[in-house]
Amino acid sequence: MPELPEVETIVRDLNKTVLKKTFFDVWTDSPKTIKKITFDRFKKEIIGKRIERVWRRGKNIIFDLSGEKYLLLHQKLTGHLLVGKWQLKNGKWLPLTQGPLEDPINRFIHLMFWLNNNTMMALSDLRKFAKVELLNKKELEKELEKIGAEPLDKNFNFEKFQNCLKNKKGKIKQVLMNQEVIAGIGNIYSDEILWRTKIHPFREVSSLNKNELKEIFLAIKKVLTKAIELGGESISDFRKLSGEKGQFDLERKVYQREGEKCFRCGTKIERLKIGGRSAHYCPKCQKI
DNA sequence: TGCAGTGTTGCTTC
DNA sequence: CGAAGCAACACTGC
Repeated sequence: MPELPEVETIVRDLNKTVLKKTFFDVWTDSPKTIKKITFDRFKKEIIGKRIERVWRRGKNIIFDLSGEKYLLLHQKLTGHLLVGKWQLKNGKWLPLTQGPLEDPINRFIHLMFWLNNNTMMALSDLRKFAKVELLNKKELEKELEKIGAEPLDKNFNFEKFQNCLKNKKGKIKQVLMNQEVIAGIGNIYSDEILWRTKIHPFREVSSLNKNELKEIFLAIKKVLTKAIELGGESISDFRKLSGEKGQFDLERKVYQREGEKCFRCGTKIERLKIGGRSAHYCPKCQKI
């Protein structure tokens, strides 16, 4: 499931592969993926538009297009973008034999864009939860206005973090995953951040002292930065644009390690349900 | 075979 | 108003 580091990895790769390219065809077998307008209208509008910029806000990917239009993509649980090369052979567009479009997971490709320079961009999405929208500037701003702070923004310092959590009720794990508080953290990285700080996922935010908040703030920066360096996680079906897996497994300490030994103290990692999700933690290191 | 588990977001319900 | 539950969808593992 793509969280901030996975989305950032994808955006950096998109800037190397599709920037300044123009859409000239689009195909789907799942028209409901395109929200708000019909697929036919979407197709008519996007053909001929050029990608001027690719960036990220929380877990959303935004393509700034020519003509003041914006392509907004949220990958949700199982969506991921892939970019490969294609060619015209015997009157048919075919992917070149090498590359991400050959991966077996890509039987889940439901949306495909053809761009110039032999480039093909595909959305693979097992559960079809991903969202794609074509918006004008006002609509885009409205979609993004409720999203919380960007944790890796240079201006996001400890004071700002404290303000984000001020007067927040609830358990620290749930608050960290709340996109309206801080953007981009999901189930994997909230577990990893809290293990590093030795704080129990069920701790009430209001009970955390300044030192503990500082630990969490530093762990957010550290874990997310490290995960981006490693190209994202690799235990779900996440793939980089090239179809490769990320390398975050080298750093993964608790997520989906139930019953395995804590790397710090050897105690078996436990799993608890919280709001319908799993929290993985060390019952000895992370006291409530 | 069938059913729980997987997790993001947004809507519904209490 | 806020929290909790569930639906959107489809596959995997027990």
